Amino acid sequence: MKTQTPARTNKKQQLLDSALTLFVNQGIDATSTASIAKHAGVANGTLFHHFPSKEALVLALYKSIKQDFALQIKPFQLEANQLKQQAKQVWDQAIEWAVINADKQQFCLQVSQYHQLSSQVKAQVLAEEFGYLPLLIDFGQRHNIIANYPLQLMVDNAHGQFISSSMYLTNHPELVQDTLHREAIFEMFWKAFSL
Amino acid sequence: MKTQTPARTNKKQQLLDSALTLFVNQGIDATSTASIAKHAGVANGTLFHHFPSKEALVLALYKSIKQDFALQIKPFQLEANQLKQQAKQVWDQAIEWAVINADKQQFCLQVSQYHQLSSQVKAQVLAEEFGYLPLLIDFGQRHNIIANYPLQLMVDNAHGQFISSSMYLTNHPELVQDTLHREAIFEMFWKAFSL
DNA sequence: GTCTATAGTGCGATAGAC
DNA sequence: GTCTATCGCACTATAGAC
Repeated sequence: MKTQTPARTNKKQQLLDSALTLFVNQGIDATSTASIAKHAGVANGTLFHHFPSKEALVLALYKSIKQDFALQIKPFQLEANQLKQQAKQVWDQAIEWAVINADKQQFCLQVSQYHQLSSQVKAQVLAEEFGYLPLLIDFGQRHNIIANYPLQLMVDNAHGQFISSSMYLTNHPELVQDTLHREAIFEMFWKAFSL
Repeated sequence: MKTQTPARTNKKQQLLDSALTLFVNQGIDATSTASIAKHAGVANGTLFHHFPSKEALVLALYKSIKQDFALQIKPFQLEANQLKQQAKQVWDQAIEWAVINADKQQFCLQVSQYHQLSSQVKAQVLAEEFGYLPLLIDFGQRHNIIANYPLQLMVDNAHGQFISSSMYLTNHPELVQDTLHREAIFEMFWKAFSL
């Protein structure tokens, strides 16, 4: 794997960083490619050298963020007698990432409602995100720890709770370190799923 | 309350209907005011007679939808010994509306990520939507039926589960009448909240 | 790879007749 | 209230020099 020269990577990364900032503050459609280039300190045409279109830029940013998130989640060797504790660690890692990277989390929500990207592409990227969760649910079901609801329904429910919980903490930064709130968040998730 | 002549109301309503259809299929930003007028069978300028701007049209549509939803939820005189059953009825009414009015529900999700409308305005409209839920939670907490988590956290969590559940059913229409799925959806919600 | 300059397009909103 | 016609602007993407 040949590493690109820093100079090359640099402007491309600056464009991605600026795009994220502006997208989150103004919305994707309301952010012009020209303003992204200006914010990144590069020329207008340079953006289209690195990304063939605005849509491609959005997709590249989306993929890089989902990859960043996936790296944050460190899977365990699942054990039945401490599954709840393991679930809490995974859950907390996910929440932690979303709160620290509130802008990235916000952008992902925007992308989910961005019609210029096909649902197919978005679903594909999203499926890779929570690949670990179905394993955990299936394991818990086989050991009679987790309720036998339909798998996809549970995955979607978990995703919904993840979004609402991380947004809640993002909107109330003073509560991020509050154990009462952090435990309440996980308890709701876990109780919904456990037998 | 003086009723407007049908003719007057008609074109305005046609514009709102066409806007909803096009917004959901193409996204709000990607839908031009001209295409809305054309789809509604009225002239371009007529749209700006009824709505001073595109933004005002979006807001009017949003408000009318939230009002429509609120009318669907019929509150109960809460009783401690049948609170779960009452919660299920309210929950099912909400899910029912969202599935039947999938386009309206979808549009509301788009609005939540629509930066042209101020967060303040959106929050105000949203607060009126689920006004009944805090009452139910508070009642359940005082009768030791519902867990003592922070109120706003529970409201947000319920909203998140409502969105993910209704989307799940919308994406799997054949399951809408399936009692197994319908009960699993409510059980996850209720278990998350109950003591 | 990066720049400047601009082509080409489509949009929101207005003006004014009926 | 509804129409036609159009203005002015901002945007994506390209062309071509360096």
